[in-house]
Amino acid sequence: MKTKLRTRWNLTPQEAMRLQETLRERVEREDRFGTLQFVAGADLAFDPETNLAFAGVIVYQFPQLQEVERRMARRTLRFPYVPGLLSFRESPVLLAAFEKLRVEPDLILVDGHGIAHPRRFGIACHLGLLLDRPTIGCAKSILVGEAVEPGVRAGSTAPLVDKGETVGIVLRTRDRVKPIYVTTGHRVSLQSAVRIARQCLDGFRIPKPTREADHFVRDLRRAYQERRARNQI
DNA sequence: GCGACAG
DNA sequence: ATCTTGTCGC
Repeated sequence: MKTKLRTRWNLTPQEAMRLQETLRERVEREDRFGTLQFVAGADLAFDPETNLAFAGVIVYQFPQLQEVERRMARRTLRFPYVPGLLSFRESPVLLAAFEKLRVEPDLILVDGHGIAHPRRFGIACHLGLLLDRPTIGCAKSILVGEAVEPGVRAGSTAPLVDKGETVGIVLRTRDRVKPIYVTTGHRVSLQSAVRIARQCLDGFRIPKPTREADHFVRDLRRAYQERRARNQI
């Protein structure tokens, strides 16, 4: 698939923050997608020694969750990790992986937040705009807001509230296990985001698309570190 | 100023 | 994110 919105990435944190303030207005929080046939999950892993990052994206047939394609890309991270500016660190590599896809996903699950962000523009929102695709943010911890504790049973939900606004849903994906945080990225309502995230569960805490993408890039990183340790790279 | 802080 | 093995529990 192709990146629809081209922007420069060599920005300073200050410039990045300003860009977020501008792009946030283009985010669509209501449903705007048809039948979901292909759903993708994306994640990234990197080697702290070299700052080389591996991005992975896996496309699944929905709702069967059968894999149909996976692609990867590697690149040196140029932007530092700054809470609230994660997208400027990870998006370049992730986009490179997405651009290798032959199958166009109808919706993308992103490892990180959507509107549950200080400027309501997390990486899920940003990637949604860049790829012009519906996206959902699936984070493992909170960036902003206060989470109401959901019931201890799998499937329980509770709101994630920030400054009086419900910006996400806390979802207990397994009995008594730490919940995940589901948020609107782009063109997906919070209600639909939770429904879809649930449909992407297969018995584990993390939804399959994101979890498998995580395993994918983790293996790529390990293989790289192995070769490097053996002085062959 | 202090504490919090996705991955 | 990454550093890290086994181990207790469902």
